[in-house]
Amino acid sequence: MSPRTQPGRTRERIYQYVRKQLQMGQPPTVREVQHAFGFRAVQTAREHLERLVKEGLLAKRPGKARGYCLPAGKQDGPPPVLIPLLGHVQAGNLNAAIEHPESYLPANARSADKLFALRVRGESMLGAGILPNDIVIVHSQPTAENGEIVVALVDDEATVKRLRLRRNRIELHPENPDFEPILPPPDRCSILGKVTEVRRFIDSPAN
Amino acid sequence: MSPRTQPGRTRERIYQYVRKQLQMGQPPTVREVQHAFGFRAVQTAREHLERLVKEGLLAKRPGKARGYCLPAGKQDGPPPVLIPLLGHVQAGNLNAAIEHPESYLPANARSADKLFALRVRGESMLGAGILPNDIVIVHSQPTAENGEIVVALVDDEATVKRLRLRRNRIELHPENPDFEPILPPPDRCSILGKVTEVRRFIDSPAN
DNA sequence: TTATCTACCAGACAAATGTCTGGTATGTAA
DNA sequence: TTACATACCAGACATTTGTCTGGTAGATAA
Repeated sequence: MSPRTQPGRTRERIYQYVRKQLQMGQPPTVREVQHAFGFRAVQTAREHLERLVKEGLLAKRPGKARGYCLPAGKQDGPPPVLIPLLGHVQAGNLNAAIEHPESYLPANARSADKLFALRVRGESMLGAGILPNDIVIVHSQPTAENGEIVVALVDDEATVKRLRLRRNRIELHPENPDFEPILPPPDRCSILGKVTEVRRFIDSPAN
Repeated sequence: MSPRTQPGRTRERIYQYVRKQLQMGQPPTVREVQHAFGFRAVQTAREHLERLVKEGLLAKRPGKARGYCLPAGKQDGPPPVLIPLLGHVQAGNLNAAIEHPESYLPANARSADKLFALRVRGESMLGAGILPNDIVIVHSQPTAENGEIVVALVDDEATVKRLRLRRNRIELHPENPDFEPILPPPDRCSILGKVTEVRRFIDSPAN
């Protein structure tokens, strides 16, 4: 007989394991739970799972392979999607850049279809807490609300700015007093999308 | 014999169906695909799935129930890991907080074992571009280098600050002139880890 | 002491599931 | 015409997977 843990301890860890697997889109079999926790009997794993169902933490489709799931309404959301981090964006080659990204960023989102990521260059958005080399995740859309931070294409150059909607044109405002707003003619500017997330990887310190 | 569709048409719809099921954490069996598309033979569904695998749009674990899945991220790296976002951290309950996370954040990392995430409260790190409600991803370690941004536990309270190492003590410096450095006695302060990433979710604009 | 509960093991069996083999039917190219 | 490719059907079989039955062992309460 294997060593035992205190009541409920292993079951809690099994709950987290199942939850994590479910979020990755890979619901486990009872035997996979068995092996993940080193039990020698399938029934051990099953009993923990059944207790979790009884406690309302898990639900299940009886008799179905990989049938344990989260109760309806307790979804952590869909598994991560991979958002393409684009190297360089110019007018006309957004789709090509999406298909040849520099790398991918995982994110919790329903779909990556309308999402892409860019590196921020320059310090025009310092006041909004967006630093050079930060990565912005962008939801592709041709318009945005007044005040939203957008990625716009101006004269072939992508830029991150705060959108200001005026009566007959748009303005792209920096968040840094050292920079001037951009007031592009409409035929020379298009909105690529709205910034929905900012990410920064922190390396070694400057001291 | 049932009516036929033009080549590739049904397969495209099957691809979208499988993808959607996978994103919901419910990978389908071959027979579920069969029934979803009204085929009378399992093999019809299977052949479409196998063609999708051959085209690289799907991957699969052979012989496993519900084994069709999306290809591993179209990149060479490992699949994303899920980093626990902790709700509240106090001395002594870090492990408990990790086991009851508020949610998970996907990230490209070898392992999530030594990673956790916290929400930033307050404005003491504004100057470093870290705003209130930002999320910091932390690599668990008891020490860090001079100048690194760390999460430390001071008198039961977790705080994000820049570490300054002095001869016989550590200092926790804000990046905002409105705040004073923290000079804790060593027995009342411990380093939980080093900040490796900052994330910010941007909601509706303030106008 | 017995009774009960929890955490584990072992084995067997039924059903779900993946897989294979053999086939029809249609369209296109040689 | 034949050959080939694609989209479908039908049936059988092997394996995976869920489930059940019977058990040990430890802790606690009556």
